[in-house]
Amino acid sequence: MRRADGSVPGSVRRRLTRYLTYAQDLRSRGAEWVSSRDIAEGLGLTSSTVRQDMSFVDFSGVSKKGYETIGLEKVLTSMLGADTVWNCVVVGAGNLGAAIARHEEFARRGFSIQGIFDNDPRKTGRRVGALTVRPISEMPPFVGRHRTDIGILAVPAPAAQQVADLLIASGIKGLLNMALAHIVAPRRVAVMDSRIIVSLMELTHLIKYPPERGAGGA
Amino acid sequence: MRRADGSVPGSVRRRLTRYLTYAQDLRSRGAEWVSSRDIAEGLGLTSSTVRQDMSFVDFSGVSKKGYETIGLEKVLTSMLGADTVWNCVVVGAGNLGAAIARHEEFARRGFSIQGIFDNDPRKTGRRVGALTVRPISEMPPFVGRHRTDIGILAVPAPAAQQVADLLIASGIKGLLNMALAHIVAPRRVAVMDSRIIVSLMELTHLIKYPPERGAGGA
DNA sequence: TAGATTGTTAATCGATTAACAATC
DNA sequence: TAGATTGTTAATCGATTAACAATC
Repeated sequence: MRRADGSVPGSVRRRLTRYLTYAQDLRSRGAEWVSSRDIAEGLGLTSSTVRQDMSFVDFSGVSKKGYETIGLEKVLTSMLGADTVWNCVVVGAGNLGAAIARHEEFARRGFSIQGIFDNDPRKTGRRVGALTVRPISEMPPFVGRHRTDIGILAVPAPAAQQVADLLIASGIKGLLNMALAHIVAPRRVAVMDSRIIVSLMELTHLIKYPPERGAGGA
Repeated sequence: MRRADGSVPGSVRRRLTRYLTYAQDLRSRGAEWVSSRDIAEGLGLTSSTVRQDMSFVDFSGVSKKGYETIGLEKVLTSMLGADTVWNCVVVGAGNLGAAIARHEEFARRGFSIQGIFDNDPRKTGRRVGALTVRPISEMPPFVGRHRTDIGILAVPAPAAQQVADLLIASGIKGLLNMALAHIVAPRRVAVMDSRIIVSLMELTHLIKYPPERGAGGA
């Protein structure tokens, strides 16, 4: 059931990104068509879920053939905003922040890292890839001037909310939170958590207590 | 409703990690007690959800006071395996893999990075933090010898399944998948996805189509 | 045509929230 | 005691799966 405003339930959103990478992969390997059953088997879902999810997407399959991979890739790319360049800044020039700033994959995927900021005077002035680490005090005007869309929080947990507030006040549209802290933001600012340590803790729990066959896993 | 085998629904597992970091944070700031209402407000949940989740945890609150932060931290630490050292290897010595191998936070949290592997001859032999990058061919005996629990996949997507198969055959217990690929593994091997690019894509979708007030967000 | 696959409706299942007796 | 908070049961809500008519 497609919604008028294009929003989708969170459960569906999480799968749309997987459908996109799957479609890209298929197309790069020359497949022209893919059925809901193929997708389901490839990603560990049921074909019902796939078809139900597709009802949120403005794209129709063809009976007996399935979905055309080119079209599927195109519509999901647009829906997820992967056809746009998103201006990003990284806050925190530690191991993780620096790795993101240096990683070419982000630019390739449309996430342009415009600047990297840190308050540690031993880090400011250093070069990280093509960028120079600047003090956080320079961040608010920078974000305003460069029309930055996304702030990537790679700072220690105790600093995270403070930095988030600064980014929000500077007009950021979304935050990727890599810090081990819960970020509070007004509703107009999207927040997405992405934390390797948390994933590792979930993984160790999963190793210690494997889910009964069937029950909702990863 | 606590289960006999200690397993919990995935939805609850994801929140347990948050309760743990919240309890650690509270305790480090000197709080002795916390109520389900406090936790709910701190993490953006309802107190009902918190109490329901706590019924999966072998720990009781005290009426009129709430939960003792020390005890809560202790039981969640044990439940999530955060009181154990987990032996890890990183496969892929690119930006992300190297950042993980260098990051002290992992060791501090009980994730001991024992080795880092890569097939690129320009990378093997290089030092990354305290480790030396070894060729992937050395990985299987290494994993056997060091009783490695967890493999962290930081390789390009096309190589991910192949590397995963190698780790699985070597007796790994869990995989943290940072590659843009779906990993197929036998049921005895736990797999957890953790991908920054995917989180960014979900974030841009969230920016483009903000959920209606209420509906399931992050 | 026969068969495969979509799109959608209905049924099931699970997760969240509300409500409230029990407790300290 | 009165009031606050837990633990749990019941109600609601949402997500997944099953089923099947429509289609090519």
